[in-house]
This record gives sequence, structure tokens and C-alpha cells, in this order.
Amino acid sequence: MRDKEETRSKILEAVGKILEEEGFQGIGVNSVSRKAGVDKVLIYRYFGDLPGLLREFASSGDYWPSMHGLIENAERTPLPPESSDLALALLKGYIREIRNSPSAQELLLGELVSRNELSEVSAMKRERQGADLIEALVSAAPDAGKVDVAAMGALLSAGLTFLMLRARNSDAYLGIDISSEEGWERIERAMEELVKGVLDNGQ
Amino acid sequence: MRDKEETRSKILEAVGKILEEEGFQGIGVNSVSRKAGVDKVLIYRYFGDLPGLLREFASSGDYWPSMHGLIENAERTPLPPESSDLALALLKGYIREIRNSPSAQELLLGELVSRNELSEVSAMKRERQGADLIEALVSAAPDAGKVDVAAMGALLSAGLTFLMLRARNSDAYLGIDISSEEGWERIERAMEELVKGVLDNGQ
DNA sequence: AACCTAAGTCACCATCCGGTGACAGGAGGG
DNA sequence: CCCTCCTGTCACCGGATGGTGACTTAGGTT
Repeated sequence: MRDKEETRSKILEAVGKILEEEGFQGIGVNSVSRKAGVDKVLIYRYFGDLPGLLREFASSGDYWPSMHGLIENAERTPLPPESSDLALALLKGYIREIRNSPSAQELLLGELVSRNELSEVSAMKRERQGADLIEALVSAAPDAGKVDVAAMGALLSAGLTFLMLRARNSDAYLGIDISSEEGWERIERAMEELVKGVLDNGQ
Repeated sequence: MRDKEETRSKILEAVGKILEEEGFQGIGVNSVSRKAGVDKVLIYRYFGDLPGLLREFASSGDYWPSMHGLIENAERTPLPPESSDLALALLKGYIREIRNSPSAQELLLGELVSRNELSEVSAMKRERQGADLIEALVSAAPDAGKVDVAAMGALLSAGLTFLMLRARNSDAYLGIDISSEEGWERIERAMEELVKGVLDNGQ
């Protein structure tokens, strides 16, 4: 008590907790203050208003799985691989990261639903990391100069994202059982075929 | 006034209007009755409660673009094409349909965000139509026995759906300008390469 | 010890939500 | 003609929201 910094951090932590437990829709002045065990007036005192709180949470939080770790892991795979291997390693790593991070899923969903302070900042962060990812992918696929790697990456990662978000509320999508590991193995295999078909066509 | 059926239809129409104008989040007893110019108590009298209203709207509405028209159009394309042509025609038709139907976008988004009466029914409808679509695709791709057409269709259509939903609030995704026609042409071309690479690899 | 500022508490505001009960009035049947 | 049923109106409820003003209390300074 009587510790401004601790109170501030309790509030910021409460935002993260609510994001994981109830989703972005559950975030509000009342719910956050309740979760933090703190009077809501302190939110206004320390962060101005709710957008201010979200802005600060978004800019100083480690709620987003690090794509850089993803890239580094992928680059550390034994070389020389097929030119499609790096791409597939990246995409599979993406699946693993997001499926295991409920708060990342909430952020992605929040970006889809509405434009607010939180979604703005998280979208910017992700865009920047995504650009690095695409760059790594393009530079690592030497013979991929004639295909639009960025567009393909966008389309495939978007598909994976959609399916992961959808699996939260639904069991199936177009007949694929996205709630089971078998379903996801089908998705991954389909993705492999698609990527290999276009990147390793010379083989 | 004093016409139960007209009042009922006014209420149902108001649901559709709000869905298009404000999205699924804007739907509520108060907003619907306000939009319909009707007292909200009539909603409870005629539909029981809000879920009941949504159920009736979902089951008696033409808010969802007809996939059957999509399939028929695709099948009417000049044959014999590459085995990938039907698939691409279907996917491109899907893009056109959903991009031009704000209410369909809202439904898809609603299915992602929460499970309610409306999303349940619309999801069921779409799953059934999607199954037909996949079936048409599989039976029209003779040499596609060894690849998982359903999983690929799911992944690609999921990607398209995600990008279309995202374009509502955001301009870019992974560097692709999904708010412009140029960006969507890149997406379509990337999709073509992916599909042709895996379906026409024998050529 | 007196005091002042910052931290924390409490009560309250207007507004919206989904939902309900009581009542008015017109139309049709006896 | 009168009575009844049905459509529609209106006021209200409990609860939740975002937001504000006035208060108490603790910690450090002088």
C-alpha cells in the first residue's frame, strides 16, 4: 500500500490477466480495478483514462510472443535445406506460438473487432515483426525471386490465424476438426504441400 | 399499426439493418426496438427473448450469400480446364461474395468472437454450404486424390476470410496493402501460384 | 510536533443494458 | 351493446458501465 509504482504495476498486470481470462471484451475500468484490488479512481489518476492505460500496457508489455526468437530458431535449423524448409519452419513455429498464447489470440481478435488504443499498438508491433519475418524468408529463399513471398506468407499466416481464432469457439471449419491435433496435422500437411509445390517446383 | 405480422417483420428487418450498419455488437433489445420504431416489449412478446429473435432472424433470413450460386457459376466455366481452374474460380468467387457483403462479414466476425444463437445458426448454414463446396471441388479435381483438398481449401479460404475481416479496421497486413485493389490482386496471384503449384504439378 | 502533499477510500452521478408489470385502446364476437 | 382479447404504450426494476468530487490517512519535510 501507499506505493504508487506497485499500484501502477498491479493495474498493468490486471490488464494482462483479464486479457487472458476474459478476453479483450472484459477489459474496462471497473473490471481492471476490481482485478487489481485497487480503486478505479487510481486508474484515472495514473493513466488519465482507459485508452491511456491500454496504451501504456501495450507499449510496455511482453504479451506478444517474440517473433525474433521464432526467426532465430528457424535459422538455426540444419542447412542447407530445401528452400521451402525455412518458410515451413517459420509457419509451424507461428502455429505453436499463437496456439500456446491465449493473450496473443485475444490481441489478434481485438484487432479484428475494433480499433482502439490496444489494437493500434499491438498491430504496429506485429506488423514490424512480421516485416522482419518476411524479410528473413525472402532473403533465405534464393530462387523465390519470381514469386510473391510476402503475399503468400500473408495469406497462409492469415489462414492459420483465422483457424486458431476460430478453434476457440468452434469445433470444425469446412469439415476440418480444428479442435483436435489430427485436424491440425492435416492443416500443417496441406500447408506443406502448398509451400513445397510453389517453392521447390524446380526439384 | 395494430398489425402483428408487420411489426414482426419490422423487427426482423431492424436486426438486419443493425447488423450491416453497426455490426453484431450493436444488436440488442433496445437498439433493435429503437431501429424498428417499436416498443421493445413486443420483442419479448413475439420472440420470447433476444436469443429467440436472433434464432428466428438467422433461420429465416437471406443474409448469407448463396454458395450454391457460387458453385454453379464455377461449374459453368468452360471445360476442360486445368484441374486447378475450378478451385481458383471458387476461391475468387468467394472473395467477391464476401467482400461485397458487409452482413456476411459481420456474421463471420460474430462467429469468431462469441458463441450465441445467431452465430450458431449461421455457422451451421455455412458449414453445410462449405461441405458442398469442398465436395464439388474434390470431385472436379481428378488427379487430386493424393492431396488433402479439404484442408487446403479450409486453409486458403480461412486466410481470405481473415484478410477480408482485417481490411475493415486495418490497412495493411504483413506489409500487404489489403485496403487497395492492388493488394488484393497480389493476394489472388499468390493464391493462384499456391494452388497451381500443388494441383498442376504433373504439368 | 506541526504540516503538507500524495495515496487511497467512498459515495455519487448519468447512462445504458436486458427484462417485467400495469395499463390504454381498438377490433371483433357474443 | 357489452365484453373480451390482442396490440401497443409507458413507467419502472436491478445491475452494470465510465467517470467525478470530496474525503481520510499515511509519509516525509521543516
